[in-house]
Parts: sequence; structure tokens; C-alpha cells
Amino acid sequence: EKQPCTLNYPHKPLVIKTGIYFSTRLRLLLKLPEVDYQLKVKTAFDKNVSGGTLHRQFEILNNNPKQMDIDESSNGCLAVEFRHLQLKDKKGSSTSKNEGSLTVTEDLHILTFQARLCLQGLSIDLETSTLPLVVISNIIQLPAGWASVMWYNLLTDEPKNLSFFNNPPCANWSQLAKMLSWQFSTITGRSLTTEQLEMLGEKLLGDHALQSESQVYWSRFCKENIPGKTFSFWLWLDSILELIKKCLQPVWIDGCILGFVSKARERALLKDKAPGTFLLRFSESHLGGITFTWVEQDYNGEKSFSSVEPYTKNHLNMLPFADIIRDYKVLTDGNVPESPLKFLYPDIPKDKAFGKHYNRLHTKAFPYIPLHFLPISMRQLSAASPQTPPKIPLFDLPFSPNPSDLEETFDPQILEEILYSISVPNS
Amino acid sequence: EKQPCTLNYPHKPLVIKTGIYFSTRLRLLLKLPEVDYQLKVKTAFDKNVSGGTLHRQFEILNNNPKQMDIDESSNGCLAVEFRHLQLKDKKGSSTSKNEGSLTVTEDLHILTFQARLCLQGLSIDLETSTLPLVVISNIIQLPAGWASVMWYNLLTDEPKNLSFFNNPPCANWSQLAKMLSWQFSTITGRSLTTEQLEMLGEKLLGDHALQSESQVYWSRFCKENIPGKTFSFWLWLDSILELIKKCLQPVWIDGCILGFVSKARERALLKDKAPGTFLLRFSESHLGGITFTWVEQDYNGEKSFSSVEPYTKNHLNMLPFADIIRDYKVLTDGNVPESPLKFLYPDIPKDKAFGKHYNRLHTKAFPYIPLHFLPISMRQLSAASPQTPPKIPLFDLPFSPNPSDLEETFDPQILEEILYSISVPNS
DNA sequence: ACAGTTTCCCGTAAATGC
DNA sequence: TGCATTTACGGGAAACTG
Repeated sequence: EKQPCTLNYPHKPLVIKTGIYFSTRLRLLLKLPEVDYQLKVKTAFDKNVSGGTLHRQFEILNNNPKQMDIDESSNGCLAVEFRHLQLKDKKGSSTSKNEGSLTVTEDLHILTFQARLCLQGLSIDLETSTLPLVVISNIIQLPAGWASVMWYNLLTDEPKNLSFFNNPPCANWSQLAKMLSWQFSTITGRSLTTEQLEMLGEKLLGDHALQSESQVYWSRFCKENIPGKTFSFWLWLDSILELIKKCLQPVWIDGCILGFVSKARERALLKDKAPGTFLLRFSESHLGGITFTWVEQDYNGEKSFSSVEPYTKNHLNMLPFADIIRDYKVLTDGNVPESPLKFLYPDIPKDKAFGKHYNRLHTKAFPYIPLHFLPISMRQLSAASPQTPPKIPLFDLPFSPNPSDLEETFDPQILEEILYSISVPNS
Repeated sequence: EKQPCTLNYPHKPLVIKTGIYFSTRLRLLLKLPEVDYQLKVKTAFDKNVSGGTLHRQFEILNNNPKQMDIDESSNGCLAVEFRHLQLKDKKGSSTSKNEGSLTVTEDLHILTFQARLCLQGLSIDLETSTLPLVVISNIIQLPAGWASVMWYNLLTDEPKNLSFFNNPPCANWSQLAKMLSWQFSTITGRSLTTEQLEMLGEKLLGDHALQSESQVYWSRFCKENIPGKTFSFWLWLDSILELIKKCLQPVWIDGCILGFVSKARERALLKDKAPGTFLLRFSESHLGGITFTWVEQDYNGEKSFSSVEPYTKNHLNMLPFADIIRDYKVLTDGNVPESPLKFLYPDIPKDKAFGKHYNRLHTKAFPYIPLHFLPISMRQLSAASPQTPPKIPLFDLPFSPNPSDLEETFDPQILEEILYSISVPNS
């Protein structure tokens, strides 16, 4: 009869932050005879919800009844748009946190629309409501709130089961995988491949147990931390969605980022590749990080693999990822800085893969010499770095604050001295 | 009789932002006989101010009368602290912007405190008020608002001349210089030297006219842009105060930053210094930037000076300034990267001056190779860089997107090819 | 003490007003 | 139309609160 629409965060509807304006549109699907009548609609929050299951209560600010109007864009239906609605904490209503371990982002609410239609003497009460929605107070709760909305809509058709998360059902892997891929598709513009989904499934369910019918618990998906980590599976995945959206979209859409590759698989892929072959993967240890792993060959002809510490959105805001790949150098003692990245897996020359995303260096600031940050890594002498035989440092270190730590913390002073020692011309 | 205290921004009192909580304390200086009485105080905003001069009107939220209490910390005076006061725009009161060119941050207001004391049958009305204060709506207005407060208190003793900025007096340079130095002292912990103040005075008044009695116009100080720039003198200076406070404080307090040096004086200072001598100065072309200028000597023995494009707080948040000085390299084509910074002016080895501020590189992220950003500049072949004779590029540039621009935009591809060409071992 | 949650408020961006 | 000013709100951090 009426059809509520999505509200607020563009890619994460049905999550509302307190104190932030939101809008919602309502259409009357019923066609009415053309007579002179008015149809005023008002909204109500958590109307007729039994107090027992309620954790928190909110009220709607700026909530004036509005009249439905004919909407051109949807073939002349009656419609109304509420704007500038705002949710506010109703104080003094902390109905004891009795429901045990339900979190704020599992606490479901309903926005209700009510109207009274007076037509030819008849008075008809109309009422409809949104799907259950989640109320958050800080943007950091948005991913968890959106996870609840997705889980609910994936696993039930009930219009308003507000106690859904008292006993949330499992999802089976095939439907969850579809949902994850769809998330990547809508948010980043590119969905996930079978291989990528397989890695995610193994991360969620363990290496051996992955089947279409495998059951994924809600808590495994979003509540418990990944073993050894400080974040849950979904929070991790969402951090990557955001990283792609904000910093990596063009490169991601091109398919240059394998991204979801376990370390074991990474080794298997790179094992037989030429030195300088690299692939890009998302960090599993930090939220929203991306790293590259490349193949090296030491002086004995033996291969090894190295990864750079993951880059995060802070880094990438300063230096776009494609430029990092272009410019990245490793300083091995006694050598000249060298780029270890030559071929994007399997064998695409890196400039062919990333060339169109390179930015030029700016030269705006004349008479200044342009400033640039070169993404580099410095490799210690004695760490387990099989391709370089240990050497004796060339110089003493005038400002090494704590010489006993040297093997763990490379002092750039070393770099400088070494560079001097190999610098011959013009000095 | 009563004594109002400062409110809100720690280093910029008497500026209040709408919608942000502020507090204020009031003490009764009069000692009263110990009898049983109560003294309730309430606040009012712009009470008894003639509407004509008012540009904007505000009201105080959460403004409940409060009772004065004995305050231990100030030898038993009666005192009261108002907390959680908030200023809100009074809508519909836009008393026509008739006063011509007065800006929001010149629009002065008063916070008034009122109390009625009933003592032995007498009823005494007490009233006092703050010094004029400025109301802002966004934090970007804070520096301009604080400039008004300073100018007012520097140049008048009137307690409440709200139309002060209809015709603001000039300051003479000697008193203004004292004020500027005091600002650096309170905000950054180090005041300005005579030389630094002289540079500022010349910037404000022109090179030749600087004397103690020179008059500085208010508009020159804070309203008009510096010729050729998009910001006023004070906004520029305040951006440097903030940069020091947030990113440079230890180095600044040590006196390593000359900072305020005109380009002419910079040349004069460096002229006779050894190659590798450098000094640090704040950017005059960009807000909140710092750069270094160093001496070079070309193959003919001729000296030249170069400056790097200024670093801003965004850069310095990512890479602390001392580390930039330690690591900074210039890549001249065909040469190995080299640090052009050796001696802090006049002749202090840079590690002696900055060593204690160096940070160690982190190695937390094992098994990853630590990531680092090396602050570098790349020098083109053909630009006006007298110390290097032009050379023919060693290689073609496979991915130079627009070869005709090459002389203006250095393509890092060049760097890479060159590095390969001089790389001999292990490859 | 502490973790989950909310509040506070800067700083950027967009909207608004004049 | 352009500039001055305000509003909006993400995001980091502090404050709150059971």
C-alpha cells in the first residue's frame, strides 16, 4: 500500500546516526479517484513497540506532519518526502540492558508513517513502516550497523522482527558470498572473483570446511574478533571496501589488485615467476591496508619473497598508490636504490598495468625545488634477508642513539654514509 | 568589584564559537560579613546594548542562575563558575549590515553578570561584564577574532567600546612588536628575536619605513591581503604559530629555526658560508609552511642557493621535520642521491643541531619490510640549475605521458632508468 | 578498572545569504 | 555572480556510564 524508501548513508541505508539529518520518501501505491482531499502523513519512531525488548529510545526532531503531493517523477503517484528529520536520544529511558549481550548495532528500530484519509465520509487510517533500522551515535558504528541490516535482510522476510538478534540465524556460505560480492560491486564498482571469495570463505570458516552449505554464525561474521586480531571479519572487510572506495578505485576496477590472497597461496602463485614479479594484497593484520609482495633472487639463484609494510589511507592520501608502485625503491646496503617491482602478476610490465594511473610530479611551486616523498624501504644488514650476504658496516654511526638495537632498527645515517662512499662524480 | 575571567580557547580567550560549550568564572572581590545570605548570579548576552551598532544577536543556552560559593583556592572569596554555556544565533534578527565593511570578527559583544544581594534589609544590585568578545561560527574565524581582541586590548582601556572597529586606531610598531613576540612566547614557548621582529616589521610596513613610532593600520594588520597573496599579515603569522605549536615546537624552542628571514637577507647570510650550509625559514607564499635554503657550489666553484617547496602540517604529521632534515636528498641526474644539508647556519653540523629530535625508524611490522617515505627532490636537466651542466638523457622514457612537457615536469621514469644505469652489483 | 557507547568539537566541504 | 558567513558532518579523541 505504501512503500518506504531508504534513508541516509548512500551505500549503507537503514542506519541512522543521532543528531544527523536524514530524509525519507513515501509513496502511496493505491491510486485514488480525483477528488479534493488531503492526506497528511506523520512519522513516529518505535511506535507500538513493546518496551521489554527495547534497549534505547529515541525521538524524532523537526517532525511536522506533511501533506502528500502528486509526484511527477513516479507517474503521478501521491508522495511525500520528509527532510531534516533528526533522531535524538530520549534521556532517562535506559530500559535496563537486560537482553544480555545485544550491542547497540543489533538493537533494531522502526520508523512508522501514519495517515488518515477522509474520503466520501469514510475515514481510513493508513499506516506503514520501514524495515528495521539501526541507530548509531558515532560514525565508527556504521559498519557494524550495516552488517546487522544486511544480515537481517539476507535471512528473514519478516517485516519487523525487532528481536531478530536475540537469536540470529546462520547464513550459508553461498548466500553470504553473493552478498559480499554484491557489496564490492555496489561500493567499489567491481565484484569479487571466485578465487577472492574462496579466500574470504576460508578466512571465515577455516581452510578445510568450505562448502556452499557451510553455516556462518552471525557472531563469527561480525561480533567475535578474528583469532589473534582486534577486529571482526566484517569490520576488516569493510575497512577494505572503504580503502578501495577512497584511495584505490581506478586500480581496483582495472583488476590490478588480486587483494584477497592467503600467504600460502601468494607463495604458490609467485613461486615460479621471474624476479621482480609482484602482486597486491590487502593486509590481514591491519584494518584498511594494502601491501605488495615481490619475488627476489639472491646471488645463489635462490628465490625469496618480500612484502612492504601495508599502506593505509593516510599514506595513500599523501602519495597515490600507483605512484608508490612506480617509485618504490629498496635500499640494500652498498647498492644504489632499486625498484623491486617489475611485473604485475602474472607477467604484465608494471608500467603497462599502472601507467595510466600515474600522476605527474607537480612543479607548481617555482622558485622552489619541488618536494616529493619517495616510498622506500631500507634493508638491514643482518636480518633474515637471504639474498644479501652480511657485510661489515662501512662507517661508524655518529648519531645512533642506542647502538645495541642496530640490528632491528636501521639507522638512516648508514644510508647516508654509504651513499657518500659510492658517490664519485661532481662532489 | 567583580572580576570576570577568560573564556574558551586556551590561547585565544574572548573568542567564542556558537554551539560550543564555554565556561566562565566570576569572583566577588568585596568581602562580606559572615551572615546567612545567598547571592544568585545570572548571565546575559549583549544586555543594554543599543540595537543600532549590533550586527548579529545571540542568546545564551543552558543559562540558569547560579549561586555564589566560597572558593577555597582564592582565599575564601565568593565565586561562581558557569559551565556548559552555549551561544546560539538569534534568528530573524539580522539588523541590517549597515555599518559598512565591519566583518563578523570585528563585531564586539559583551557577556554581563547580574546579581541581587539582599543584606540586612538592603537590596543591592550588582552588575559587571566581560571585556568585549568576538563570536564566531567556524573555527577558521578564530585567528581573525583573536586579532580583534588583541587589537582592542592593545589600544584602548575602555571597558566596553563595542563600536571600536568602526574607527580602529593605529598601533605603533614598538607596541605591536611586543605583542607579536608575546604571542610567540605564550603559544610556542619562545619569543621573537630583534632580527625576526625586524623582518616582520618590514613585511608590514615596507623595507625602509620601519621605526618604533611607525603606525600600523588595523586593516594592514588583519584585513587587507599582503600584496600578491591571498591572506593578511596576521592570518599568515597565526598559521605559523599553529605550525610551530603542532609540528615544530622542540626544534623551534631550541632556536634552530631562524624562521623570519627575507629572501634578500637569506642570501646575505648564506653568501659566504660553506656549501651545505642551510637555514630554515617560514614560507611567505603559503600559509603554515616551512622550507630550508642551502648553499651549493657548482663545478666552477660558483655558489648558488636552493630552497625546497615548503612543508606544511600535513607533510609534517606524516614525517617529523627533524627526520626530513636528516633524510632529505636531492637526485641530480646521473648522480647518487645526496643530502644537500650539512651545516645549520652559521656552521653547526646538522646532526649536532637536530640529532636529539630524530626519531628512529619503526620496525614494528615484522614480517613486513618497514615502509618509509624519503623526502627528496628531483632536479631536472635543463632547468636553471647552474651547478650541473646539461646532459643528454640516458634513455627514452617509455611512459612519459606528454613528452613535450618534459622540461617542466620531471618524470620519475628518468630517475629509475638512471638508477639502473649506475647499478652494477647483484643484478 | 574497563569496554562499550556517547559526546565533544575541529576542520573540511557544502550550503546559504547578501 | 562572487564573497562572507554559516551549516553539515566525518573522524579522532575525550568523557561518560554502567
